[in-house]
Amino acid sequence: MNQLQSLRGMLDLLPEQTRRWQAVESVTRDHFHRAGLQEIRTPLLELTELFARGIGEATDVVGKEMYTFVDRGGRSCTLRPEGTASVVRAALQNGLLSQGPQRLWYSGPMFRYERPQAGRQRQFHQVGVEFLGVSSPRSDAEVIALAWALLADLGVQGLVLEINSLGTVEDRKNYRGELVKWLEARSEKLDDDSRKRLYTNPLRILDSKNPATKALLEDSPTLLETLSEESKARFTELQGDLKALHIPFHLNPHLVRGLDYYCHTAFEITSDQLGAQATVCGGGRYDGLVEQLGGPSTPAIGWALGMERLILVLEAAASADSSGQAARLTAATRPDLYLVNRGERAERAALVIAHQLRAAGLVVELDGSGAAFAKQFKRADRSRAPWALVIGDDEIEKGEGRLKRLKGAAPEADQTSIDQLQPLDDLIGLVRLLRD
RNA sequence: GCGAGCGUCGCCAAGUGGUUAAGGCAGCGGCUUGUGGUGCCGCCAUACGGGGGUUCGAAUCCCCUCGCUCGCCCCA
Repeated sequence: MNQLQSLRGMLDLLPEQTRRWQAVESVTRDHFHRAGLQEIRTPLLELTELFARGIGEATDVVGKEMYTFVDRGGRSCTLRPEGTASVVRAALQNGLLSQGPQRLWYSGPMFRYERPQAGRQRQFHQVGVEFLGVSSPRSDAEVIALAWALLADLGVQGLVLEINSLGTVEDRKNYRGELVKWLEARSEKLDDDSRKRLYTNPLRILDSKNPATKALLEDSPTLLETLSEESKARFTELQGDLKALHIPFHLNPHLVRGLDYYCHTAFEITSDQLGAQATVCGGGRYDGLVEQLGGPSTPAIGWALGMERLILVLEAAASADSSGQAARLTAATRPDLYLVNRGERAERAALVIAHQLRAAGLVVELDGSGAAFAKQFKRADRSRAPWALVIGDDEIEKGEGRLKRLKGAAPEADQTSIDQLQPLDDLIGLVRLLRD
């Protein structure tokens, strides 16, 4: 077949899907609004250097997953693989930081050249929160609470919050040395991947999925033990805040973040509904990033949430509980009225009536097929509208449409007998009737 | 980048070497129903992701390629 296709890992969102996305987006927007966050929109395309410096040259994201090309002006450009670096760049470029702390959110597509699998696409979508210029552990708790409450608002079930502290750069350097020493002594027990990472990115070995390595790491020195007193105190403070907020969390000393800019608080919200890519939301503190991008030393914390994964858990929640919040959010909308019409004069009249009823605020689906009534009724039932207004030439003759109950109104009952005439020049009466 | 599984009509799906590739849904055309939503008839893949090969003969076997799915890696 020579049919043109979308690029690998780049998905179309069909109307049925888009509906769910819109529901999530509107809850999200409302939620952030109530928390006093402001939306920021940045370009999809940035100078490659922004991500190289922001995320870290050595990370896999920068090293092998970016969509990078040279533009006509000879600049190296990259489709953003995440949102934080862009937000920080925009804040710096526009002088936002000199206007006090910034509480920002964003959403939109991100691009990573990876092998697609469950919950992972090459073009994927994130919604994220970034607090710039706030250093108190209180803000860590607030940011986490924001994510937690949003997910709760969406009716998503069975989520687990895991937290860890990565400490300061200093703390991590100390720990890294200790961990490498400990692992070197046991390198014959490590899997191949982990052995390779021993010198490139030893901290990542901590969240290896290899069962043998996992078992080995049970007894390894942990980052938490190595933390400075100050870092420890900070982390304890955060835990107290979370308890005060009644947000349940698990301490996971093996939780590390993939991007270089994180320090102190790191957290992930995972779902057991997702297969291998279980993280719905991940984030942490990144006090060094603003400075690294050429700005003043500025503390910051944020998270990003994967839309595709969120939709997946939302759908799982909706099918598990058909009357819950998630199901309500993902439910198909139904028209108030389906207009069945056939015959030249009837079709014109139906067009006009549909137009008028819509102006009056009703959701009206107009059958434009001109097909046999039997076919139109089938479609009318499928639309799940509770009512059909039937207009044929007879009805035009009498000036009365026939209003019929559809299966969408009450599927179990036999609706074929309910049938009433409705004057076509009394649309107000019709609207009032349908509004009940 | 590595590994495994899979690719038959818009969707679901039968068919594992042998004449014209089931069926359902959707779509289109028509008949019918004396409570217009029922019922029925017809049309809808010279074609089995693409290309090569084996064979008298392939959707069915082999090779390559593309795509999808899941896992590793990585990450949201």
